[in-house]
Amino acid sequence: MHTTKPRHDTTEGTEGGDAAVGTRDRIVRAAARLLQRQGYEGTGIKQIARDAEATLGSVYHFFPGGKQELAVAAIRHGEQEFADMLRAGLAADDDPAQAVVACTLLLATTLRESDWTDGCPVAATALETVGRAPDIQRACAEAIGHWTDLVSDKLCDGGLAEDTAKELAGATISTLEGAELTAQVLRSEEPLLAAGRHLARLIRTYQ
Amino acid sequence: MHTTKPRHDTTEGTEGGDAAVGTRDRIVRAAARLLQRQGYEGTGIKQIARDAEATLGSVYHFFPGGKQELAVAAIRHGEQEFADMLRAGLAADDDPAQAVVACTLLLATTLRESDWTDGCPVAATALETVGRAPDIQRACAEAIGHWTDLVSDKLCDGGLAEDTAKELAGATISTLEGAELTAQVLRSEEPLLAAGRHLARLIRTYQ
DNA sequence: TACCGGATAGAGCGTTCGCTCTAGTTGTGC
DNA sequence: GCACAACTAGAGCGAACGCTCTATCCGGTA
Repeated sequence: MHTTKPRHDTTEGTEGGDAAVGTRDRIVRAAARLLQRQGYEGTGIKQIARDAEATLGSVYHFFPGGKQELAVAAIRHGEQEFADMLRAGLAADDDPAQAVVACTLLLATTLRESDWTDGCPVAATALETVGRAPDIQRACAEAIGHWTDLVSDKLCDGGLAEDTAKELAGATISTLEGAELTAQVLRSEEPLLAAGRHLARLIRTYQ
Repeated sequence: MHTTKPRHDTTEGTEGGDAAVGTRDRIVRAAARLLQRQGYEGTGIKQIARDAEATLGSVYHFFPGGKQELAVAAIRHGEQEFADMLRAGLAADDDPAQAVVACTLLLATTLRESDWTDGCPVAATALETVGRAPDIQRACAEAIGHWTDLVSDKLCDGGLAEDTAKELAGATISTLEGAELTAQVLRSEEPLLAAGRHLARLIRTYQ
Protein backbone atom coordinates (compact mmCIF):
# COMPACT_ATOMS: atom_id res chain seq x y z
CA MET A 1 0.00 0.00 0.00
CA HIS A 2 1.39 3.27 -1.14
CA THR A 3 1.54 6.23 1.15
CA THR A 4 -1.49 8.44 1.06
CA LYS A 5 -1.86 10.17 -2.24
CA PRO A 6 -3.83 13.27 -3.04
CA ARG A 7 -7.05 11.77 -4.28
CA HIS A 8 -8.75 14.68 -5.91
CA ASP A 9 -6.02 17.18 -6.13
CA THR A 10 -7.70 20.18 -7.67
CA THR A 11 -4.34 21.77 -8.42
CA GLU A 12 -2.82 21.01 -11.79
CA GLY A 13 -0.59 17.98 -11.79
CA THR A 14 2.22 19.65 -13.72
CA GLU A 15 3.18 21.92 -10.85
CA GLY A 16 6.27 20.89 -8.95
CA GLY A 17 7.19 21.25 -5.31
CA ASP A 18 4.71 20.38 -2.62
CA ALA A 19 1.86 19.74 -5.03
CA ALA A 20 3.28 16.33 -5.83
CA VAL A 21 3.36 15.41 -2.14
CA GLY A 22 0.45 13.75 -0.39
CA THR A 23 -1.81 15.77 1.86
CA ARG A 24 -0.59 14.10 5.01
CA ASP A 25 3.03 14.84 4.17
CA ARG A 26 2.27 18.47 3.38
CA ILE A 27 0.59 18.83 6.77
CA VAL A 28 3.52 17.27 8.61
CA ARG A 29 6.05 19.43 6.79
CA ALA A 30 4.14 22.63 7.43
CA ALA A 31 3.70 21.70 11.08
CA ALA A 32 7.40 20.91 11.48
CA ARG A 33 8.47 24.22 9.99
CA LEU A 34 6.00 26.23 12.07
CA LEU A 35 6.87 24.42 15.30
CA GLN A 36 10.53 25.07 14.60
CA ARG A 37 9.94 28.81 14.18
CA GLN A 38 7.09 29.57 16.57
CA GLY A 39 7.00 26.74 19.06
CA TYR A 40 4.01 24.65 20.09
CA GLU A 41 1.70 27.18 21.69
CA GLY A 42 2.55 29.81 19.12
CA THR A 43 1.38 27.63 16.26
CA GLY A 44 -2.32 27.13 15.52
CA ILE A 45 -3.81 24.15 13.73
CA LYS A 46 -5.63 26.45 11.34
CA GLN A 47 -2.35 28.10 10.42
CA ILE A 48 -0.79 24.69 9.78
CA ALA A 49 -3.71 23.73 7.54
CA ARG A 50 -3.47 27.01 5.63
CA ASP A 51 0.30 26.67 5.11
CA ALA A 52 -0.09 23.07 4.01
CA GLU A 53 -2.91 24.02 1.62
CA ALA A 54 -5.11 21.52 3.38
CA THR A 55 -8.31 21.91 5.31
CA LEU A 56 -9.05 21.47 8.96
CA GLY A 57 -11.03 18.35 8.14
CA SER A 58 -7.97 16.76 6.54
CA VAL A 59 -5.81 17.56 9.53
CA TYR A 60 -8.18 15.84 11.93
CA HIS A 61 -8.68 13.00 9.49
CA PHE A 62 -4.98 12.15 9.49
CA PHE A 63 -4.34 13.10 13.11
CA PRO A 64 -7.41 12.20 15.16
CA GLY A 65 -5.32 12.71 18.27
CA GLY A 66 -5.35 16.42 17.53
CA LYS A 67 -2.56 18.91 17.98
CA GLN A 68 -0.39 16.71 20.17
CA GLU A 69 -0.40 13.78 17.75
CA LEU A 70 0.43 16.12 14.88
CA ALA A 71 3.23 17.69 16.91
CA VAL A 72 4.78 14.28 17.56
CA ALA A 73 4.75 13.51 13.82
CA ALA A 74 6.25 16.93 13.10
CA ILE A 75 9.01 16.42 15.68
CA ARG A 76 9.87 13.06 14.11
CA HIS A 77 10.04 14.75 10.72
CA GLY A 78 12.33 17.43 12.11
CA GLU A 79 14.48 14.76 13.69
CA GLN A 80 15.08 13.22 10.26
CA GLU A 81 15.88 16.56 8.65
CA PHE A 82 18.38 17.44 11.35
CA ALA A 83 19.87 13.94 11.20
CA ASP A 84 20.36 14.30 7.45
CA MET A 85 22.27 17.52 7.99
CA LEU A 86 24.37 15.93 10.73
CA ARG A 87 25.17 12.97 8.50
CA ALA A 88 26.19 15.29 5.69
CA GLY A 89 28.48 17.28 7.97
CA LEU A 90 29.99 14.24 9.64
CA ALA A 91 30.74 12.66 6.27
CA ALA A 92 32.66 15.73 5.12
CA ASP A 93 35.91 14.69 6.79
CA ASP A 94 37.50 11.52 8.09
CA ASP A 95 38.81 13.31 11.14
CA PRO A 96 35.98 13.52 13.71
CA ALA A 97 37.18 16.90 14.94
CA GLN A 98 37.08 18.37 11.45
CA ALA A 99 33.76 16.65 10.80
CA VAL A 100 32.17 18.36 13.80
CA VAL A 101 33.48 21.69 12.54
CA ALA A 102 31.81 20.92 9.21
CA CYS A 103 28.54 20.39 11.06
CA THR A 104 28.73 23.78 12.73
CA LEU A 105 29.45 25.40 9.37
CA LEU A 106 26.41 23.73 7.85
CA LEU A 107 24.22 24.82 10.74
CA ALA A 108 25.59 28.36 10.57
CA THR A 109 24.90 28.64 6.85
CA THR A 110 21.36 27.30 7.15
CA LEU A 111 20.66 29.61 10.04
CA ARG A 112 21.97 32.73 8.33
CA GLU A 113 20.17 31.98 5.08
CA SER A 114 16.88 31.71 6.94
CA ASP A 115 17.51 35.07 8.64
CA TRP A 116 18.12 33.25 11.94
CA THR A 117 14.65 31.75 12.14
CA ASP A 118 15.26 28.06 11.31
CA GLY A 119 17.16 26.72 14.28
CA CYS A 120 16.90 23.32 15.88
CA PRO A 121 13.58 21.80 14.77
CA VAL A 122 12.68 20.52 18.23
CA ALA A 123 14.20 22.97 20.72
CA ALA A 124 11.37 25.48 20.91
CA THR A 125 8.65 22.85 21.15
CA ALA A 126 10.66 20.81 23.63
CA LEU A 127 11.26 23.71 26.01
CA GLU A 128 7.66 24.84 26.27
CA THR A 129 6.13 21.38 26.60
CA VAL A 130 8.64 19.96 29.11
CA GLY A 131 6.76 18.23 31.88
CA ARG A 132 3.37 19.04 30.36
CA ALA A 133 3.08 16.89 27.21
CA PRO A 134 4.77 13.51 27.77
CA ASP A 135 4.25 12.26 24.20
CA ILE A 136 5.96 15.28 22.70
CA GLN A 137 8.73 15.25 25.28
CA ARG A 138 9.40 11.59 24.53
CA ALA A 139 9.66 12.29 20.81
CA CYS A 140 12.12 15.10 21.52
CA ALA A 141 14.19 12.86 23.78
CA GLU A 142 14.32 10.21 21.07
CA ALA A 143 15.48 12.81 18.55
CA ILE A 144 18.32 13.93 20.80
CA GLY A 145 19.29 10.32 21.44
CA HIS A 146 19.33 9.57 17.75
CA TRP A 147 21.52 12.56 16.93
CA THR A 148 23.88 11.65 19.75
CA ASP A 149 24.27 8.16 18.32
CA LEU A 150 25.26 9.60 14.94
CA VAL A 151 28.04 11.64 16.51
CA SER A 152 29.07 8.81 18.78
CA ASP A 153 29.51 6.42 15.85
CA LYS A 154 31.68 8.96 14.07
CA LEU A 155 33.88 9.38 17.14
CA CYS A 156 34.21 5.60 17.47
CA ASP A 157 35.21 5.36 13.82
CA GLY A 158 37.83 7.99 14.56
CA GLY A 159 39.42 5.71 17.11
CA LEU A 160 37.92 6.84 20.41
CA ALA A 161 36.86 4.33 23.05
CA GLU A 162 33.14 3.67 23.09
CA ASP A 163 32.52 5.08 26.56
CA THR A 164 34.47 8.20 25.78
CA ALA A 165 32.73 8.57 22.43
CA LYS A 166 29.26 8.33 23.94
CA GLU A 167 29.88 10.91 26.61
CA LEU A 168 31.64 13.25 24.22
CA ALA A 169 28.85 12.86 21.67
CA GLY A 170 26.28 13.89 24.25
CA ALA A 171 28.28 16.96 25.11
CA THR A 172 28.65 17.74 21.41
CA ILE A 173 24.92 17.67 20.77
CA SER A 174 24.31 19.80 23.87
CA THR A 175 26.86 22.32 22.67
CA LEU A 176 25.39 22.43 19.16
CA GLU A 177 21.93 23.01 20.62
CA GLY A 178 23.12 25.81 22.84
CA ALA A 179 25.26 27.41 20.17
CA GLU A 180 22.37 27.40 17.72
CA LEU A 181 20.09 28.99 20.31
CA THR A 182 22.69 31.65 21.08
CA ALA A 183 23.32 32.29 17.40
CA GLN A 184 19.62 32.83 16.80
CA VAL A 185 19.21 35.25 19.68
CA LEU A 186 22.37 37.22 18.86
CA ARG A 187 21.72 37.03 15.09
CA SER A 188 25.31 35.97 14.50
CA GLU A 189 27.03 32.82 13.32
CA GLU A 190 29.96 33.43 15.64
CA PRO A 191 28.58 31.28 18.51
CA LEU A 192 28.31 28.32 16.15
CA LEU A 193 31.79 28.86 14.75
CA ALA A 194 33.26 29.21 18.23
CA ALA A 195 31.46 26.05 19.30
CA GLY A 196 32.99 24.23 16.33
CA ARG A 197 36.50 25.40 17.16
CA HIS A 198 36.25 24.42 20.79
CA LEU A 199 34.59 21.09 20.12
CA ALA A 200 37.38 20.24 17.69
CA ARG A 201 39.99 21.20 20.27
CA LEU A 202 38.23 19.11 22.88
CA ILE A 203 37.93 16.06 20.62
CA ARG A 204 41.63 16.27 19.75
CA THR A 205 42.54 15.95 23.42
CA TYR A 206 41.18 12.40 23.22
CA GLN A 207 42.93 11.42 20.01
CA MET B 1 -15.55 41.98 48.10
CA HIS B 2 -12.33 40.19 48.53
CA THR B 3 -10.89 39.80 51.97
CA THR B 4 -7.11 39.88 51.62
CA LYS B 5 -5.96 42.56 49.27
CA PRO B 6 -2.46 43.89 48.89
CA ARG B 7 -2.81 47.52 49.66
CA HIS B 8 -0.67 50.47 48.80
CA ASP B 9 2.63 49.03 49.85
CA THR B 10 4.85 49.96 46.96
CA THR B 11 8.48 49.79 47.98
CA GLU B 12 7.89 49.08 51.64
CA GLY B 13 8.35 45.57 52.82
CA THR B 14 11.57 44.66 54.57
CA GLU B 15 9.96 41.43 55.62
CA GLY B 16 10.56 38.22 53.74
CA GLY B 17 8.06 36.46 51.54
CA ASP B 18 5.90 37.57 48.68
CA ALA B 19 3.31 39.22 50.87
CA ALA B 20 5.68 42.04 51.70
CA VAL B 21 6.63 42.56 48.05
CA GLY B 22 4.97 45.27 46.02
CA THR B 23 2.36 44.39 43.45
CA ARG B 24 4.63 45.23 40.52
CA ASP B 25 7.35 42.94 41.80
CA ARG B 26 4.93 40.10 42.38
CA ILE B 27 3.71 40.44 38.80
CA VAL B 28 7.24 40.42 37.39
CA ARG B 29 8.24 37.41 39.46
CA ALA B 30 5.18 35.42 38.47
CA ALA B 31 5.68 36.33 34.83
CA ALA B 32 9.35 35.33 34.94
CA ARG B 33 8.58 31.95 36.45
CA LEU B 34 5.75 31.23 34.00
CA LEU B 35 7.76 32.34 30.96
CA GLN B 36 10.59 30.10 32.10
CA ARG B 37 8.30 27.08 32.33
CA GLN B 38 5.75 27.61 29.57
CA GLY B 39 7.29 30.10 27.18
CA TYR B 40 5.75 33.28 25.85
CA GLU B 41 2.75 32.06 23.89
CA GLY B 42 1.95 29.41 26.45
CA THR B 43 1.57 31.96 29.22
CA GLY B 44 -1.53 34.13 29.50
CA ILE B 45 -1.71 37.50 31.19
CA LYS B 46 -4.67 36.38 33.25
CA GLN B 47 -2.65 33.44 34.53
CA ILE B 48 0.19 35.76 35.46
CA ALA B 49 -2.22 38.03 37.33
CA ARG B 50 -3.76 35.07 39.16
CA ASP B 51 -0.35 33.64 40.17
CA ALA B 52 0.82 37.07 41.32
CA GLU B 53 -2.38 37.58 43.30
CA ALA B 54 -2.96 40.77 41.37
CA THR B 55 -5.72 41.81 39.01
CA LEU B 56 -5.70 42.45 35.31
CA GLY B 57 -6.11 46.16 36.02
CA SER B 58 -2.91 46.19 38.03
CA VAL B 59 -0.99 44.40 35.30
CA TYR B 60 -1.99 46.96 32.68
CA HIS B 61 -1.43 49.79 35.15
CA PHE B 62 2.22 48.83 35.63
CA PHE B 63 2.80 47.58 32.08
CA PRO B 64 0.76 49.73 29.70
CA GLY B 65 2.80 48.22 26.87
CA GLY B 66 0.98 44.96 27.49
CA LYS B 67 2.34 41.46 27.32
CA GLN B 68 5.53 42.35 25.47
CA GLU B 69 6.57 45.03 27.97
CA LEU B 70 5.85 42.66 30.83
CA ALA B 71 7.86 39.92 29.12
CA VAL B 72 10.85 42.23 28.78
CA ALA B 73 10.71 43.03 32.50
CA ALA B 74 10.38 39.33 33.30
CA ILE B 75 13.37 38.44 31.10
CA ARG B 76 15.46 41.09 32.89
CA HIS B 77 14.40 39.61 36.22
CA GLY B 78 15.35 36.13 35.04
CA GLU B 79 18.69 37.47 33.83
CA GLN B 80 19.47 38.68 37.35
CA GLU B 81 18.44 35.39 38.95
CA PHE B 82 20.59 33.39 36.57
CA ALA B 83 23.47 35.82 37.01
CA ASP B 84 23.27 35.39 40.77
CA MET B 85 23.53 31.65 40.37
CA LEU B 86 26.48 32.00 37.98
CA ARG B 87 28.25 34.34 40.39
CA ALA B 88 27.72 31.89 43.24
CA GLY B 89 29.11 29.02 41.19
CA LEU B 90 32.06 30.98 39.83
CA ALA B 91 33.00 32.15 43.32
CA ALA B 92 33.15 28.59 44.59
CA ASP B 93 36.70 27.97 43.39
CA ASP B 94 39.72 30.00 42.40
CA ASP B 95 40.43 27.72 39.48
CA PRO B 96 38.16 28.75 36.57
CA ALA B 97 37.81 25.17 35.39
CA GLN B 98 36.62 24.01 38.80
CA ALA B 99 34.40 27.09 39.08
CA VAL B 100 32.59 26.20 35.85
CA VAL B 101 32.06 22.68 37.16
CA ALA B 102 30.52 24.22 40.27
CA CYS B 103 28.12 26.14 38.04
CA THR B 104 26.96 23.00 36.32
CA LEU B 105 26.42 21.32 39.68
CA LEU B 106 24.31 24.25 40.85
CA LEU B 107 22.24 24.17 37.68
CA ALA B 108 21.80 20.41 37.91
CA THR B 109 20.61 20.61 41.50
CA THR B 110 18.14 23.39 40.80
CA LEU B 111 16.83 21.58 37.76
CA ARG B 112 16.35 18.26 39.53
CA GLU B 113 14.69 19.83 42.55
CA SER B 114 12.14 21.54 40.30
CA ASP B 115 11.38 18.20 38.59
CA TRP B 116 13.17 19.44 35.45
CA THR B 117 10.83 22.37 34.88
CA ASP B 118 12.95 25.37 35.88
CA GLY B 119 15.61 25.62 33.22
CA CYS B 120 17.15 28.70 31.71
CA PRO B 121 14.79 31.61 32.42
CA VAL B 122 15.03 33.05 28.93
CA ALA B 123 15.56 30.10 26.57
CA ALA B 124 11.94 29.15 25.95
CA THR B 125 10.79 32.72 25.45
CA ALA B 126 13.80 33.54 23.30
CA LEU B 127 13.30 30.62 20.94
CA GLU B 128 9.65 31.25 20.18
CA THR B 129 9.92 35.01 19.76
CA VAL B 130 13.10 35.04 17.65
CA GLY B 131 12.60 37.35 14.70
CA ARG B 132 9.05 38.23 15.77
CA ALA B 133 9.38 40.38 18.91
CA PRO B 134 12.48 42.59 18.68
CA ASP B 135 12.14 44.05 22.20
CA ILE B 136 12.07 40.63 23.80
CA GLN B 137 14.86 39.31 21.60
CA ARG B 138 17.03 42.29 22.53
CA ALA B 139 16.47 41.64 26.23
CA CYS B 140 17.43 38.00 25.75
CA ALA B 141 20.56 38.98 23.85
CA GLU B 142 21.55 41.36 26.63
CA ALA B 143 21.07 38.61 29.18
CA ILE B 144 23.34 36.24 27.28
CA GLY B 145 25.92 38.99 26.89
CA HIS B 146 25.84 39.75 30.59
CA TRP B 147 26.29 36.11 31.57
CA THR B 148 29.14 35.76 29.11
CA ASP B 149 30.89 38.73 30.69
CA LEU B 150 30.67 37.10 34.12
CA VAL B 151 32.39 33.96 32.86
CA SER B 152 34.88 35.94 30.81
CA ASP B 153 35.99 37.95 33.85
CA LYS B 154 36.52 34.76 35.81
CA LEU B 155 38.65 33.30 33.03
CA CYS B 156 40.72 36.48 32.87
CA ASP B 157 41.23 36.34 36.62
CA GLY B 158 42.43 32.79 36.13
CA GLY B 159 45.19 34.04 33.86
CA LEU B 160 43.77 33.61 30.37
CA ALA B 161 44.33 36.22 27.69
CA GLU B 162 41.36 38.53 27.21
CA ASP B 163 40.59 37.45 23.65
CA THR B 164 40.79 33.80 24.59
CA ALA B 165 38.66 34.38 27.67
CA LYS B 166 35.91 36.13 25.74
CA GLU B 167 35.61 33.48 23.09
CA LEU B 168 35.80 30.67 25.60
CA ALA B 169 33.20 32.35 27.79
CA GLY B 170 30.78 32.55 24.87
CA ALA B 171 31.25 28.86 24.19
CA THR B 172 30.77 28.12 27.88
CA ILE B 173 27.40 29.91 28.03
CA SER B 174 26.29 28.20 24.83
CA THR B 175 27.23 24.84 26.26
CA LEU B 176 25.44 25.51 29.54
CA GLU B 177 22.31 26.54 27.64
CA GLY B 178 22.37 23.44 25.50
CA ALA B 179 23.18 21.12 28.38
CA GLU B 180 20.32 22.52 30.43
CA LEU B 181 17.90 22.07 27.52
CA THR B 182 19.09 18.50 27.01
CA ALA B 183 18.88 17.75 30.72
CA GLN B 184 15.30 18.98 30.84
CA VAL B 185 14.19 16.93 27.85
CA LEU B 186 15.98 13.77 29.00
CA ARG B 187 15.02 14.36 32.65
CA SER B 188 18.60 13.67 33.74
CA GLU B 189 21.39 15.71 35.22
CA GLU B 190 23.99 13.76 33.27
CA PRO B 191 24.11 16.21 30.31
CA LEU B 192 24.92 19.04 32.72
CA LEU B 193 27.57 17.01 34.53
CA ALA B 194 29.15 15.91 31.25
CA ALA B 195 29.15 19.52 30.06
CA GLY B 196 30.95 20.53 33.25
CA ARG B 197 33.60 17.86 32.85
CA HIS B 198 34.29 18.72 29.24
CA LEU B 199 34.28 22.46 29.80
CA ALA B 200 36.82 22.03 32.58
CA ARG B 201 39.01 19.88 30.34
CA LEU B 202 38.74 22.47 27.58
CA ILE B 203 39.59 25.38 29.86
CA ARG B 204 42.64 23.54 31.20
CA THR B 205 44.05 23.30 27.68
CA TYR B 206 44.45 27.07 27.80
CA GLN B 207 46.04 27.25 31.25
C1' DT C 1 -25.66 1.18 -11.73
C1' DA C 2 -25.32 1.47 -6.95
C1' DC C 3 -22.68 1.81 -3.23
C1' DC C 4 -18.75 2.10 0.08
C1' DG C 5 -15.14 4.23 2.58
C1' DG C 6 -11.17 7.32 2.41
C1' DA C 7 -10.54 12.08 1.91
C1' DT C 8 -12.01 16.97 1.58
C1' DA C 9 -14.60 20.95 3.04
C1' DG C 10 -15.95 24.36 6.35
C1' DA C 11 -19.65 26.11 9.65
C1' DG C 12 -19.86 26.49 14.29
C1' DC C 13 -19.27 25.07 19.40
C1' DG C 14 -17.43 26.61 23.89
C1' DT C 15 -13.43 28.61 25.66
C1' DT C 16 -9.63 31.59 26.17
C1' DC C 17 -6.78 35.16 24.29
C1' DG C 18 -4.83 40.18 24.85
C1' DC C 19 -6.63 44.23 25.85
C1' DT C 20 -9.91 48.33 26.97
C1' DC C 21 -12.86 50.61 29.79
C1' DT C 22 -15.24 52.48 33.81
C1' DA C 23 -15.73 52.47 38.80
C1' DG C 24 -14.24 51.98 43.27
C1' DT C 25 -10.67 52.34 46.92
C1' DT C 26 -6.78 54.24 49.33
C1' DG C 27 -2.80 57.16 51.07
C1' DT C 28 -0.94 61.79 50.75
C1' DG C 29 -0.34 66.95 50.18
C1' DC C 30 -2.66 71.17 50.65
C1' DG D 1 -11.62 68.30 55.10
C1' DC D 2 -10.89 67.74 50.53
C1' DA D 3 -8.88 67.05 45.95
C1' DC D 4 -5.96 64.28 43.57
C1' DA D 5 -3.09 60.73 41.88
C1' DA D 6 -2.01 56.01 42.48
C1' DC D 7 -3.72 51.75 42.56
C1' DT D 8 -7.21 47.93 42.57
C1' DA D 9 -11.16 45.61 40.57
C1' DG D 10 -13.48 43.09 37.02
C1' DA D 11 -17.03 43.18 33.17
C1' DG D 12 -16.78 42.83 28.50
C1' DC D 13 -14.89 43.37 23.44
C1' DG D 14 -13.52 41.11 19.02
C1' DA D 15 -10.54 37.65 17.56
C1' DA D 16 -8.43 33.31 17.72
C1' DC D 17 -8.04 28.91 19.95
C1' DG D 18 -8.70 23.46 19.59
C1' DC D 19 -11.97 20.62 18.24
C1' DT D 20 -16.62 18.44 16.61
C1' DC D 21 -19.86 17.88 13.43
C1' DT D 22 -22.32 17.10 9.08
C1' DA D 23 -22.13 17.22 4.22
C1' DT D 24 -19.95 16.35 0.18
C1' DC D 25 -16.64 14.45 -3.34
C1' DC D 26 -14.18 10.68 -5.57
C1' DG D 27 -12.10 6.14 -7.40
C1' DG D 28 -12.74 1.34 -6.93
C1' DT D 29 -15.53 -2.63 -6.36
C1' DA D 30 -19.67 -5.40 -6.92
